[in-house]
Amino acid sequence: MKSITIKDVAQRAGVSPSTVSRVISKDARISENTKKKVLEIMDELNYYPNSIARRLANKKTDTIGVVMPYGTEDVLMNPFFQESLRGISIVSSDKCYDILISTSHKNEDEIDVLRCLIKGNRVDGLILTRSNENDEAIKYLRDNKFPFVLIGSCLEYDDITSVDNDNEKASYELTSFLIEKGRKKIAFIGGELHSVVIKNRFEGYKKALKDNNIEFKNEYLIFDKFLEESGYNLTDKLLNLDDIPDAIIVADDLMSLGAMKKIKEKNYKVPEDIMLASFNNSILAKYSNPSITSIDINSTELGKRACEKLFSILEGNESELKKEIISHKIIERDSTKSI
Amino acid sequence: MKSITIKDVAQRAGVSPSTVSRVISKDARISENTKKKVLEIMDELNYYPNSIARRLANKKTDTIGVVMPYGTEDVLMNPFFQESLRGISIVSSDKCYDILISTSHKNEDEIDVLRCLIKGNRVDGLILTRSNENDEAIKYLRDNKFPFVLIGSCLEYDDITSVDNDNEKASYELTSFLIEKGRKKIAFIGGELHSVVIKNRFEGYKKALKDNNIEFKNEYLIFDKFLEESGYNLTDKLLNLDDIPDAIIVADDLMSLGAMKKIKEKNYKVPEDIMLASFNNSILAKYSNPSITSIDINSTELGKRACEKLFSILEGNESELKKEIISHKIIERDSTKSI
DNA sequence: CTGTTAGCGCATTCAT
DNA sequence: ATGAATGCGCTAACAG
Repeated sequence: MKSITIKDVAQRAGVSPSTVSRVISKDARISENTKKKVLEIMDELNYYPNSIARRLANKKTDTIGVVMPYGTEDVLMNPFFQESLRGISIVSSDKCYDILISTSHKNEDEIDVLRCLIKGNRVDGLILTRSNENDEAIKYLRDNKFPFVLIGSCLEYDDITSVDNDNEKASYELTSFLIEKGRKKIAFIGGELHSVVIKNRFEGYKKALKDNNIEFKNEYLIFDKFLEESGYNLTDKLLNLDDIPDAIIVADDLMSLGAMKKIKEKNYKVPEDIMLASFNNSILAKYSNPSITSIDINSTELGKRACEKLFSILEGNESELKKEIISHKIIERDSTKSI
Repeated sequence: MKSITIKDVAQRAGVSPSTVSRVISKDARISENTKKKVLEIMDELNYYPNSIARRLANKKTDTIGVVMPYGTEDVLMNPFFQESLRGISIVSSDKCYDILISTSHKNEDEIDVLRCLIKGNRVDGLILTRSNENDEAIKYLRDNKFPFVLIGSCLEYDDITSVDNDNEKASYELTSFLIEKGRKKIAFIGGELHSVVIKNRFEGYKKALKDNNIEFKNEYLIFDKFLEESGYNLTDKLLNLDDIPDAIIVADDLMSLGAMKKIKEKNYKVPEDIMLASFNNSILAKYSNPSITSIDINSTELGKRACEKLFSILEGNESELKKEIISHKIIERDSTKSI
């Protein structure tokens, strides 16, 4: 499939390649006549500029990369990532930018993936959809001064552009909410242990307990991946304790479905025996049975704003504030209804 | 950020650029010595080949494009597309290929988007996640002999490589299933009117009615987009009929959630008053209240196989069969439980 | 306003 | 086994 080049168009139109190039890039200083002529030929020949060649010449890819935590495969099951991806997609689509999903290869070093993306000139900028403590990826991107935006927060540096919720506050509110409902044995099921989101949510939980003079019990605290299966398995541990909790806060909706399943299997009732409250307010929480109280963190908005901030950086308008906080809200549902 | 080129490495290693290039592309005929030396320098300089330049020289992008129906934004809300995307991601990640999500710009002609993708040399191949009757996109790709695989079926040509379920059969089974449960007033809520999936599912439904001597009623048949909202609105119409249905088949889980919501609002009971059965068996169907009987179509597998077939084409092994059928299975849940 | 020239970084003949 | 030269298709600096 031999493709038509700018040369073909130029020849056919009786002008030079650069003139055609100028028409393509809408250069002002070009006569209406030749412009019209060139456009005609382009249409006639069904010509379309080769984006690769263009990128090489421009040193610009018109592509933004999205980096997910651990295996994209697992992550794409989680509504939070799906929704933030959607937000990113909406904004980038508007700017006619492509999205490159970093399909991080399982056992590969993540830094390698980033290096490949950056040094390989595959993307103009990146959006990281997660952050860990001492995140090597963040350090790498920062060291290399590569444009990126974080969905989440960075603890180590304060010059990282990021979009996040106030997860500590949200978690504090959610915990207090359960305490007001009369629950005192509140367990916390986290996601990835070293992720900052989880850390924040855990802090809020702990603080709320403390402010209400409730003893924090280590066995009520467990972590694993953001998967339904993890929620299921972790809850099993909780329900095998001598003193089982009367409420569980789960750091993610998908996990809370797993938790719910296990609770039912063990013949406990939600909310009577155990109240369940969760984060992210995905569609899953809404339609689960019973429906699950969840913190709406505006996942799509997180993605949108992250992408908008990335474009600001790419366009050189880095005037905006570095750290942006997206609002959250408790959406109360049946899983925490007092009877 | 000036990047290191193959030249820099060559100079530092005291060899010519072409030698370095050969090392990179693992050319056999190169001495172990120089090879080792070059690799060392590459590591030392933290060199990484520029993928853009590489692509231009190779005329190959190592990227596959995924085309969604109408606005990517809406579609990314639907679990079916999320899951098939996940399948695609799993396979392409394995091959170290990038995935480009065609962020189809709302009002733009879809063919324009494709042309931009193809003539612009942005992707090596495409996966279409939907098919319509007289699908212009399919025609365009076929006419241009561009490598692509369809998730779905094409009615007009039989030389299109595709992966699909036997949707007519699945729908026939599902409808028969409801009839066996004693329901006779079965409505059908479709998705996009002109999509082949919906057409097939509708055919199966109609056939089952006929084989069971049940009259097909036109007012029991309605269509709209694959969105929760659509399911909600369409169900409203059904429930405003003089003779409301006692069962509804919905062509998609997300839509069925909307349907469920409306049914509840109108104070009907599922399954007692109205049975609900759906397609795609996403996590939503499983956790909905009541849980929804749904046809498991193996969405992730559809994506995986589509991607594998695309790679076969790209690698020139087009030996496989053109049309592949993925199995399906009715997953029975509470929404159709006889009392 | 337009043409000429020289890259962008890599791969690939064709020599040696 | 390696180097030199040329081209992938487009852009941009410099002329005119």
